This record gives sequence, C-alpha cells and structure tokens, in this order.
Amino acid sequence: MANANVRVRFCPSPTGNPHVGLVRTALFNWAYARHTGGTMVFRIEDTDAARDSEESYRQLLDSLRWLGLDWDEGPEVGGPHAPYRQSERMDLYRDVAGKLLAAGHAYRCYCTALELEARRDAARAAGRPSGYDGTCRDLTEEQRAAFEADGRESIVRFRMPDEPITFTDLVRGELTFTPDNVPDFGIVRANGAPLYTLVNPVDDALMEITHVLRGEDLLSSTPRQIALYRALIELGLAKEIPAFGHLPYVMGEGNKKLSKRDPQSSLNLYRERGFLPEGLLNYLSLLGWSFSADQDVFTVPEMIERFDVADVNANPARFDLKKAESINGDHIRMLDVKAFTEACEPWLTAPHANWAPESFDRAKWEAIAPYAQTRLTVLSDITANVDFLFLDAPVEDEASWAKAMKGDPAALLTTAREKLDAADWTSAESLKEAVLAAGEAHGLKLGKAQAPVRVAVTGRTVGLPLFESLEILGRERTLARVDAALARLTA
RNA sequence: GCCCUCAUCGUCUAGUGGCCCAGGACGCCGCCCUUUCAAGGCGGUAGCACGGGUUCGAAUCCCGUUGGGGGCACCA
Repeated sequence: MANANVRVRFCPSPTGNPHVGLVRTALFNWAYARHTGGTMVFRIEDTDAARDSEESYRQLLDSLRWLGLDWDEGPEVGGPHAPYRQSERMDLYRDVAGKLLAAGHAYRCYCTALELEARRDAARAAGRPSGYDGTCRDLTEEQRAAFEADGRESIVRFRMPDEPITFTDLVRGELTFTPDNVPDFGIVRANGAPLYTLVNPVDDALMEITHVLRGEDLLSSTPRQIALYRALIELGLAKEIPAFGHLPYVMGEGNKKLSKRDPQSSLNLYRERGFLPEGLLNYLSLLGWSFSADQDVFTVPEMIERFDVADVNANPARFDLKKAESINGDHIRMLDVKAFTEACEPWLTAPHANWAPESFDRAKWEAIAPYAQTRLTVLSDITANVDFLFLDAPVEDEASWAKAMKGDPAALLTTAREKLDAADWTSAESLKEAVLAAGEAHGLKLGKAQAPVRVAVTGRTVGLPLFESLEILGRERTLARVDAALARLTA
C-alpha cells in the first residue's frame, strides 16, 4: 500500500487549547502519511483574527512535537509551498477570489445579515431548505450599481452548479448531495478577508493534497469544496480533486461531541496527568480504528505498519478515560526502567511535588522506581507513591491512620521497633522478618502487622512494597517515624 | 423545519452471507498469587435497536421505523 505520492495535511485553526479530537485527526493523517511513505503537511488556518491567538499556535506546535507527530512541510520546517500560515498567504486568496469572480464562478452578494435571517426563517417555516436562496445570484449591472450607490456592503459568494455532486468518501462510501441542499456560500467577507470555505480548498489545491482526512463535521461541506475545486481546475489553479475521508467524532460524557470547552477534551490535561505520548496515541487510534481482532496495545511503529484509512469505521466513538488509563498503564510497563525513571522526574521536582526541590534524592528515587513501575496508570500518581522518601514527615492521612491503628498498635509498634532496630538494614528480607516476628508476638499475621508500620512510615495504608521501602528510606528515618507514631499513640 | 450521517456487550471494537446460539479489550464480579495496593494468571457478567423483506442460509444485503450525532454563518 506504499504510495509516496500521498500528501495529507493537518490544518487546525489556532483557537483555544488543543483537544483530543484534534489529536486523533492529526494522528490518522500522520499515520497514513507514514504508512504510505507520503508527505505530512502541517498548515495553520488562522484567517479569523478575532479568534486566533499566538498562544494557541505555540501550543499546537508544542503538542504535536510532544506527541511525536512530525511534519514534512509546515511551520518552522518550511517546504515548497511556504508559507504555511494562512495569515501570511492573504494576497494569494485575494487573487484567487478575483479570478473566480471574473470567471463568473462567484458573485457579489449584497444581502444584509438581517435580510438573510428573515428569509432563512421563512424558508424553515415553509419546510424548505434554509440555506442561501440565491437572491443576488443573477443581479443586473443596474441592480448592482444601485446597491453600491446605497453604500451596501457585499461579500463574495460562490455559485454552486445546478447538478448533484457525488463523491466516494474513503470511510463512508459513495455519497450524493442534491443542489437544493447545497446553497451558494460566502468565500470572502465584506472587509475583504477570505473565509475558510475558500482558503481551505485553495490551499489544499495549491499544496497538492491528495487525501483529505478530517472530522465528520465537515462532511456536508464537501460538495461545496468539490465544486470550488472544479472551478479551480478550470482556471488552471488545481490539478485534481483529492480523495475525502471523514473521520467519526470523538464523543464525550453523555452523548455529545467532545468540544474544546469540555475540560475532559483538553490534551494538556492528559499531558499533565502523565500520559505517555505513545499511550495516548495508542488509545486515540482505537477510536474509529482497530489494530487487530484481538490486540489493542501496540507501539506507534506497529500502528504505522498497519494503518489504512480504508479500515476506519464510520460510527462516533465515546472517549473512555478508564480504558485510556489502562492502555497508558500498559505502555508505562513497556518502558525500560531507565526510561520510566526519567519520565517520572518532572513530577518529582517542583512545582508538581509538595516538597522542596532540594529534598528530591535521585539515588533513592532510582532505587525505588522499579517497584513503582508496575502499579502506575498515569505518571502523576508517582508522587503519592514515593513522597515518604522526600517529605520530612509522612503525609497526614487520618483515614489511613484510623484504618491501620486498630487493636493495640502501640504494643505492636513497640515490638516492631525493637526488632527493626536489631535487623540487618541491607536486607529487605531481614526487615520483613522483623515485622513478621513482631506480629507473631502479638498474634498478628504479616498482613495485619505491616499496616501500622506502613502508616507510621509512609502515612498511607496502600503503597509500594513495604520492606524495600523501609530499606531505601533508611534506618534512622524509619525508626524516627515509628517513634513519632508511638508518641502520638501514647499521648 | 430541511439535508446529511451513524446504529454489535455499559464503553471501544472484530465481523464484509455459512467458520458466529457472535471474538478481543476496558469496566464490573469471583478465584489464584500475595506484606498493603497494584501488576500478573484463571474464570464469570453482558451485545447484533425494532419491523419487514431478499436468500437454502443474515450481525452481515434492501426498505421502513426508532434512536443518536452533525450541517444548514461575513466560524473553522
């Protein structure tokens, strides 16, 4: 299925934070490019000055880089069709709009927003399609002059052909749209700024995009783009119409499309919680696609090897955090210890941690990291697992204390302290025997006996293997914490 | 309102007319392992939206119904 002629593109507009739906779209385009040996074009659609922001643009690039979704042409990389930010290509669009107008493929429309709205409402009430009704389609020179003389503003509108448009969607098969339901559409604002409806297909044409893989929300605008494409071809501005593939939505809670406003959709959220790029990508690829019938954890290279748009299915998928975390956990386990150790470090140093940066002890961290790797689902959970090593005193968790300090904890701890004091601190096994012996002295099995020790030392009832933890914490600090607990118990 | 689109366990999916009284994964439940919690192992729970066709045979094809989602901008 290799086809080095494939050119796909990812073309977000820089508004708000990157969200997971956007990432899924980027991923599928990228995977298809890498699978076929084609080219990934990254283009920024910043034609809406009121909504676009430089901050959002920066985040977009940063996010893609973090995810490892690289691009062959685009911002900061360049390419034969530069520039790749539409805000820097305005002259080009003006030129194309002029040619479209001159050739009669577009016309000036003088309808005001109010008039449009009134006619739209009337059309709906009458049960007719509510798109533009073509009022200015065939204005005479006199009518046009009159509107101009009135000082009316005008937008440029594309003239849709009076025939049905059929195309074969890569994921949905053959689709046909009748002219009644695909009205003429605006391509240039009254202030001269081009609209997405013009700019997107024009750039796809100029950049010689062969496969347009985008969200399902754009499905109904496809016939308009095809019509525009045909006009561009006629004008010698485009070579051929690309193939379209509309990817299913990523849905959120309830049953609504995950939107940028939805906090659950924010890519940054997953990044901050400690998702691994490959874990998140793995999960996201499962939304509308499957690796095989019986395997859903795989690496990015494995995905590239198998990915094909033709295998994407058409139904919307709900984002399931539990499964995303589970798969991420699998990827955490796939890391070698060194990579895992390094990946966690950002969470172990300020500002994420609740201890001073200088309290972080790399040697201790490296010693305990292997015990943590099998039980994390997201990296940010690491702090609660190892904070006892870096905090001056264990966290105060009343619920844990109450749960563990039952029976006669002071007696148990007193014995445990004696045994631990006498144990071999270079051996976790020896520490285990100390606690075991202390338990036996009070008629407690190891499971019960370790609980008060664990809470005294780490503050929590759950955590990493206890005796290895004690060994790494060290004799002095362990005994001091047992003493502190004893003091509290007997106060 | 008009148009488009989608429809397999709670969720993500495999399935392209017989291999399916439907397979995997997450979740949930139980057991094993076990120093807690995980991880791991084993087992269980649960689904082809409905109604008509077509066919020797339908989760798979067709029609309709119902339900979900989207579009109908001087947003993208």
